[in-house]
Amino acid sequence: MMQIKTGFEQSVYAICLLSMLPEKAVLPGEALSNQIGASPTYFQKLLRKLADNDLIASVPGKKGGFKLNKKPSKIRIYDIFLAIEGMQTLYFSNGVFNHMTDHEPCVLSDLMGKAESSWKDVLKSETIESLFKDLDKETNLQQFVNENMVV
Amino acid sequence: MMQIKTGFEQSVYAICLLSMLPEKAVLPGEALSNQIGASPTYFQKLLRKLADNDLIASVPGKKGGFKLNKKPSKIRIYDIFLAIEGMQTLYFSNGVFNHMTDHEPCVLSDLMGKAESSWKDVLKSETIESLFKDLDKETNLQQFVNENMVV
DNA sequence: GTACTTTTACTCGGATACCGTCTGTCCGAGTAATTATGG
DNA sequence: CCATAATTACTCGGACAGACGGTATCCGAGTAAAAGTAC
Repeated sequence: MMQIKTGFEQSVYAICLLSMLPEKAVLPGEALSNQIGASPTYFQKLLRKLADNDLIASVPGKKGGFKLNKKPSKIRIYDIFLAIEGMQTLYFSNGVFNHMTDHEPCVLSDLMGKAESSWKDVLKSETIESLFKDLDKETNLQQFVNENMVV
Repeated sequence: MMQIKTGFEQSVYAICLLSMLPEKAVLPGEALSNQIGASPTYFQKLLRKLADNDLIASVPGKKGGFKLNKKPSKIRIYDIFLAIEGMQTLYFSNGVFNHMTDHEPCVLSDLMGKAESSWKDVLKSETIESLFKDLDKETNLQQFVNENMVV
């Protein structure tokens, strides 16, 4: 369907929750996936992608879990997209034009590249902090974090 | 892989070829798919999508085929994208946020919507004419069109 | 030569199959805090 | 009380199954031009 994975939205949400954690505290992956309504084992794989990209830190062992690895102001929505969706572009030329015309580079690829850059610029313009600064932290979200955080 | 279909690039290419047709002439679908290197029967389904969106006109019967239904200056790249990929957005919220916060509308959906608008604006800014105006029409492309067009 | 029929070469639309990706599930291994145990 | 072992609750990572969309293929139906046929 040519659509962004739901895992992206879930990841943004998870990082939003993690941004409400006090220093040194973590949230177990299962608590996160339960809250978000995703399959626990699968969502942990998404969390690992976020960890591999240094957006969050994982703590193994008992009392383990996940926490932010950067300040919310340093985590752009684009970074989350990149971690989940990967680095490949929305449009990838299959060389249909090159196969006919020796015209390099392809004018369509240029246009699609410009469009994609414009798209990414918007995602780079907002961070977790700027996006959720007006989210009332005193709601059940904060309550959930307080009840499920460890140490 | 969250990528635009190859059918999109092929469709742009097909319309580019059709724009080289003289008035009243048509190109059979099989000639187009052969030139583009796509599966003939499947590519005809793409051509039908373009026809359903009034970008091209189809002529049934012997000596039938396809031709443009609008002037190349009136066919935006965005129109082709819409015809092939459909109207749904790149990002569709699964309501993960709404499920927790009564915060409507979702701030993430807003951001993604802005990004998508920006992306689409670029695709709306170019037409088949503007995109291919510097394409040398005297190449083997024009030759192919001349050899395969009907009536 | 004209009227009619047949053939031909297209488009149209449905049914189906293949394949890769996303999602979901299971299982074993590693890690660290807690608890239990033995002196 | 202290050192060590066992348990517990997490993360890590691979293997695998199901669902779905994009691509590909096949077939029959509709359409219109061309070719053939009858008078």
